Amino acid sequence: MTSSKPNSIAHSQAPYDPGAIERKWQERWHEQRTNSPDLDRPARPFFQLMMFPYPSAEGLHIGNVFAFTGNDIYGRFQRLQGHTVFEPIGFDAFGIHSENHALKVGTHPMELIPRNIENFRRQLRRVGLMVDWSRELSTTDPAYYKWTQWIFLQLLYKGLAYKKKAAVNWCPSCKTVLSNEQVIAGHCERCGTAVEQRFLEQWFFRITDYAQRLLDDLDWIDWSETTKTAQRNWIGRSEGAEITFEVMGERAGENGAPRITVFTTRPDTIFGATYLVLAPEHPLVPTITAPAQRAAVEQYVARTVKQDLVARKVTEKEKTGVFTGAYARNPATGRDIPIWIADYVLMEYGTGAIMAVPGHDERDFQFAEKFGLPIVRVVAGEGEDAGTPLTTAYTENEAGRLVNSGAFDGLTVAEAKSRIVRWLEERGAGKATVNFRLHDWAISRQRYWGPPIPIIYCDACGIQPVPEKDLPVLLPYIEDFRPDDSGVSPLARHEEWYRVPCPRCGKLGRRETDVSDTFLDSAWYFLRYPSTEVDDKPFDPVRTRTWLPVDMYIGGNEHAVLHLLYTRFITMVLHDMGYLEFAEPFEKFRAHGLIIREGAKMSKTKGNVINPDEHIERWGADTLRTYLMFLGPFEEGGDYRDAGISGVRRFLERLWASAQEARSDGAPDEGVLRKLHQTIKRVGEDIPRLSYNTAIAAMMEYMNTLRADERTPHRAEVEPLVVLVAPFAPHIAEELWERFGHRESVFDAGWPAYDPARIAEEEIDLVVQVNGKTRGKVRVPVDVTQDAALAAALGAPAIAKFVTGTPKKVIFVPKRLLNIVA
RNA sequence: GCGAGAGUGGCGGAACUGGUAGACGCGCUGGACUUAGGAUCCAGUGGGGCAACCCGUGGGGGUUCGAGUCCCCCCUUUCGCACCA
Repeated sequence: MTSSKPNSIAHSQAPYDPGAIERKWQERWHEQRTNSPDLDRPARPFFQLMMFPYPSAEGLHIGNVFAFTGNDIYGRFQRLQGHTVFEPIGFDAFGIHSENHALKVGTHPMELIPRNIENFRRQLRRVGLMVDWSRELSTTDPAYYKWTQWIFLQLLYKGLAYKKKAAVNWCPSCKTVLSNEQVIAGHCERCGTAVEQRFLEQWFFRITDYAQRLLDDLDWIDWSETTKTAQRNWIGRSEGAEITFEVMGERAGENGAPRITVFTTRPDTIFGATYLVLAPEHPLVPTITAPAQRAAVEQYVARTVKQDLVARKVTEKEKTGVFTGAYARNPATGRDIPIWIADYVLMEYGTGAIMAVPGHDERDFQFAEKFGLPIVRVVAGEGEDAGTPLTTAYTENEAGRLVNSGAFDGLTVAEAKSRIVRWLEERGAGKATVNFRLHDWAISRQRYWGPPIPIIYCDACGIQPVPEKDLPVLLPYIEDFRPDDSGVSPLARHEEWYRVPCPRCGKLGRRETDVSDTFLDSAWYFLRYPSTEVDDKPFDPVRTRTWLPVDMYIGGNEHAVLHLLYTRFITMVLHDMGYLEFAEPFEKFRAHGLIIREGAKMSKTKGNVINPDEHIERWGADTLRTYLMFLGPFEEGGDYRDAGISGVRRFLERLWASAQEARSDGAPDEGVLRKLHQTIKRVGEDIPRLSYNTAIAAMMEYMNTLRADERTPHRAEVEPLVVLVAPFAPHIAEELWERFGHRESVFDAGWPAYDPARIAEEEIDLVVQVNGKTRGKVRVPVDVTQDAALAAALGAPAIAKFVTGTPKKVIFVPKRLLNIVA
C-alpha cells in the first residue's frame, strides 16, 4: 500500500467493488446477528419504525427504498449515538389490493402473497437495512391475525364495536361491494356498470367517542405539522347548536307532533331559516310526507339510492329536491316553513337535517332560487341594512350585524350566536352542541382476503363473540374466492366453515362472513414486533414497557389520516383497558416526501418506474441509498435524475481511495482537522433534522478539502469520515473500518466527538457594506472590535472609495458584517 | 370552494433566529495524464459589461442600515379534503 504513487489512485491494488462488499457484509450481519438487539436487556432502547409495506407483485418501489433508507439512516445514527436500536419490518399483506391482483392474474392469494413477500424480502435485504430479520411479521399469518381478532373482541366487550346498516357501493353486474376508489365516474372500474348504493349490516368501531381526545393530543405530540393539520381537518370539530322544529298540521300523528332536530353552526341566523331540508334517508321522511306528495317523494328517494356514494357528493351538480308537503314551526319567528328533502343534505353528518338559511348560505341560496323559496336577510354588512336586497348569500360574519331578528337586531354575529342559543335553551327548543366530521370506523369488508371477524350468529342467543380460546378463526382456503351472486362474502359458501355451533348454547349457528378492514391489521402491528415469538398474548407486558411507545416513526403522508388516526384510536382503547401504559403510540412521527423522476411522476403506464434491482446492480446499494438521500430534503422528496448518481458514486470512490492511500506517519494537517471537526458537527446536527441532503453535501465538501491539490490524506483525517458516512453507506463503511484494523462493527464504534475549540477560526473575512451594499471584505481576527473593523475597512481603498465624508452610523454584527451608513 | 406546502443558475438543490444569494452535486468550458476515454485528476462556471461597475431569489407594493427570509396584494403550481350545514 505504501508503494502506491500519489497519481495512481485508479490503479491502487483494491478497486472499489460494491457488489462484492455488499454481499459480504449482508452475510456477515446475518451470521453475527449484528442487527438483532437483545430485546430483554437493552441498555438504551430505541424503537425505530418504518411503515411496513404492502408486498405488491411489482416488487419494491423506489419510493419504498427512499423511505426505508431515510428511516434506516436515522436508526443507524441513533445506534452510533449509543442506543440499542430495534428496527423491525413486516408485511401488510391482507386487503383489497392483494385480492384484486390475485383475481386479475388468476392465482390464489395464499400462493401469490408468500411469493411477493419472498421477493420483497430479497430486495429489501439488498438495500442493506439495519433490520432485525428475526422479528419479521406478516398480517396474513394466523399467529398474527389471531390477535387482530382478539383486538376486535376487546372493542366489542367495551361496547366500542357495534353493528348497523350502512350504505356501500354495489355493482349489480359483478355482484360485489366496491370501495370508493373502484368507482370511476359512477361506474364499476371493472365492468363499467352503473354503481348503486346498497344498505348492508356492517360492523363499526366507535372512534367518534374518542374524537375530542384524538384532537386534543395533537396539541402536544411531536409529529410533522402537515400530518397534524390533516388530522385536525379530518376530525373536523365544529361548534354550533341543535335546534328542534315541531312539525305542524295533520301529519302530527298520535304521539304528539314529530320533532325535527337540525344541526347548525349559525344559530344566529335562525330568523332567516325559511325552510327545512332533510336527507332523503332521514327516518322521519315517510312519517311526515303528505299524501299528495308521497309519490314524488318516494320517487326522489329511490333515485337518490340509485346513485353511488361518490357521485352523490359531487359539488358542482345542480341542486335537486322535493317538497314533502309538511311544515314545521320556526321557533324564533313562529312562522310555519316548508319541509323539503334533498340529496345535498347528508344523513351521515350532524342530524341529517338542516334549517335552510338561503340568505347566508350558498347552498341554501342556490336551492331557494331554483325552487322559489323565500330568502330573508338577517345579517347586514357594512353599508347595508335590513332592506338591502341579497343577490347572493352573504356569508361574511366578521363585520355583520343582525337585522330582521326581533330583539337580537344590532348584535354582532358572535354575540348573537351565544345569546340566541341561550334563548332557545330557555324555551326548550335547542342547545349548544359540538359536532365532528369524523365518522365511526366501518371495519366490515364483504371480501375474502382478510381476517374473519370473530363472531357467531345464533338464532337463540343472537350475536356471540368467538371465545378467545378458539382464536384464531382461520381464513379457510377457498378455491374460488371470487364474489358471487349471493352478495355476501365468499366465506359464506364454505359450508363446513360457515356452519358452526353456538359457543353459548351449542346449537348450530353461523359465522360472520365479513372480514375486517386492512387498517385494523396495521393499527397495532408496532405492538407486536417486540413480542413476535410470544403466542399466549398479543404483546408481552415487560417487552412493551421496555420498547414502547415507538421512538421514531417514519412514513408517507398518504397515511396521515386513516392509518395514523386508527392507530392512535386503538392505542387509546388498549390504554383505557389497562393493556398499555401510554395512550399515544408514536413519540415522534415524520412524514417523508415523494420521489419523482426527471420532473415527472413515476407510473407503470408512463414506463418510467425505477427498478431498484437494476440500479443496485449498476451502482451498488450504498451509492443508490446515498443518492436518494442527496436528491433533496427527506421530508420533501426529490427528483431522481439518472445523470446525477455518478457524483455520489464518485464521492464513495474517493472515500475508498482516500482510505487506501491514507498515511499513518507524520501528523495530520491542522487546517484539514479543523474542517473535519466542523463536518462532524454539521453532519451530527443535520441527521436528527432529517436534513440528509445537506449532511451529504458537508461530507463531500470535506472530501474536497481532504484531497485538495492531490494531497495524500492522513489516516486520522479519513477514519472519522468513515463513521460519518456509515449511516448512509453502511457496507463501504464496514469494509473500510475493517481494513483500518478494527474488529467490531463500525456501528458499535460510536459517533466521533468534535472539539468546539478546534472548530473556531482565528481570522475571518468580515463583509463590509456601504449603505447596505456589499463592497468588499476584510481579513480580521474573529473577536475584532467595531472600531478596529471600521479602521480595517476604511484602510481598504476598494471599500473606502464608497465612503464619502464621515459615517452617520455604523452597524456591526460580530463575525458577520460591518455596514457603514454614510 | 376550503386546508397545507412550494416558486432561487441550464438542472437537482443550499442559505440557523433578517446579515457575502447560489453550499454540494449534475451538466458545461478549459487544462493535465493518456494509444484511447463516455475513466481519473485540477481549475473555472448566475446574467450583462473590456473594465470600474450594474442587474439578479414568480410579479407588484411596503418595513429595515440591510429582505430569498418579515408584512400587504396578485400570479403559477403540488398535495390533501370536498354540498360537513
